[in-house]
Amino acid sequence: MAAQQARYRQVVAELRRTIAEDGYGSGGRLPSEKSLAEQFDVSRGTVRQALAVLRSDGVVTSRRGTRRVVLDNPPLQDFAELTNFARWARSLGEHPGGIVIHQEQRTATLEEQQYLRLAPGDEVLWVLRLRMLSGRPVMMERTAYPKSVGELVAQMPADADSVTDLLAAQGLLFADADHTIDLVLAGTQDAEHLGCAVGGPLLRERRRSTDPAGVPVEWSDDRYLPGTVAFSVHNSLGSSALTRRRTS
Amino acid sequence: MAAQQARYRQVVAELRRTIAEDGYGSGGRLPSEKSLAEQFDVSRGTVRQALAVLRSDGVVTSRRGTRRVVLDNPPLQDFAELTNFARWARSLGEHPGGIVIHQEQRTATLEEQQYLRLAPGDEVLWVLRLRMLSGRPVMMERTAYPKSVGELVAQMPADADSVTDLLAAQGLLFADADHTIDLVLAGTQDAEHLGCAVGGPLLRERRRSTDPAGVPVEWSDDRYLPGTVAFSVHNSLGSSALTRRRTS
DNA sequence: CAGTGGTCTAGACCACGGG
DNA sequence: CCGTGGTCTAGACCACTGC
Repeated sequence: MAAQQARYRQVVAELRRTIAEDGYGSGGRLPSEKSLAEQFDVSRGTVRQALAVLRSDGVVTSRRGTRRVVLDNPPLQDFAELTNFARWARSLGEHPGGIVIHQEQRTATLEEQQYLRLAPGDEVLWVLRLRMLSGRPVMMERTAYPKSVGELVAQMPADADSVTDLLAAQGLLFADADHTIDLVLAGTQDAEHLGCAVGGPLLRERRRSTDPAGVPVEWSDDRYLPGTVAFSVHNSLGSSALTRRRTS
Repeated sequence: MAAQQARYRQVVAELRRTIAEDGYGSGGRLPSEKSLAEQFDVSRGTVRQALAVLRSDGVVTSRRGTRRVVLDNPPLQDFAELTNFARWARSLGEHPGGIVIHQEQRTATLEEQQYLRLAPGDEVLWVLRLRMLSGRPVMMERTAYPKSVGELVAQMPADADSVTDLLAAQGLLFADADHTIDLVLAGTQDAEHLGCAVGGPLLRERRRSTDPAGVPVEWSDDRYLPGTVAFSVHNSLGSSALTRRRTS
């Protein structure tokens, strides 16, 4: 079982379960915070902490004056499933695969310096990987790791299913990530390994991940074959995680 | 001035300002909650409420045992800027434009029934719009509104800059939205109006928006020309707004 | 007007990080 | 070990919704 001690997290889990079982009806209304507090035998503050989680996950609404309403809730993944290709693949019932095609240690480019918060002259480990779902190529991944992280990555087998898991085993956790999603055309390298035409469209996700202390640990450019993935986001008046940008 | 009464929101604003001015240094650490509470003359609870906002916006980290760290914070838009094409365009210094190409009231398709939570036989207003930035076509928008909303939309001029603003003026607010981002190939309709090749790649954002009560008010399929936009998301261990899905 | 969620307080104890 | 953020409580008042 996953670590789950905080009382409010238990409340989150119980509420999620009830909602999933349609306990309040689709588009139905939750009991008041007061009655939930009595039901779970916690204070209203704890109930509100739990409800804040459901709110930010887009499971329920919240408005002064009325009870909370259950939204048609999309199945949500946790953070690990997003940052971790292998775990995601398995959750789909597919077999994850990955091959390191090229790997080198070199001085960070300007872009890498910026995203990984490095000084000029600092080194990075740059890795080019092909990712597969049950043997089918789906994604080209170009990742730059700062030197300290790179030293761990470099020791991994070239066909490691999950770099993230191996890093976690070393105590290196991913806590935050910024993602930018856009469209690019396949270069010769992409085309060769993904088996698409040069100039063919790819869905790109660029990602900068940081550890719990806020130190950047990864800067990646992932390019997916069309028709293999889509990205979903929920946001609301209170918390807008999503942003539309002009392509730079 | 924007409405801003809640004390914790003022604290958010002040902290944001200080951070923006590099008051704590890049990658620097915030004062403790206790000292912030004294500084702002509020309780620790209020400070924590403010910090939670900055946390979920990806501005600062949070870990037990250490002070919060300032992340390299990407400039964030508010919710309105994402849901509102015209407002977004203006924030880029561009002139927003939109033309209704086709519009019809008809019975909802199965898909529309599902996303807008309608009953079989319910009607929707379906609108096909071309969106422009300073005269250049950038996006094809196909939106279905439930009948009640559609009646408001239908009264709007065909070249209205912002449907959202006009709806807001009628008291209809957008409070929550689910977005799915993927890649599609242009159909003949897309190609004709966007001026791209049939079969050319487009970045698609599908969106379902709901009002504060959780009632769906819009279901849209927006297709952007390559190179015009990118979407950015922040997420973290605690709140995962982003999801990677297999294309369905 | 009654009920609900939003805000705020003051205090308490715990778990973790780092010296 | 100390300082920090994480969790939880009990109570208060306010702003809004909807009857």
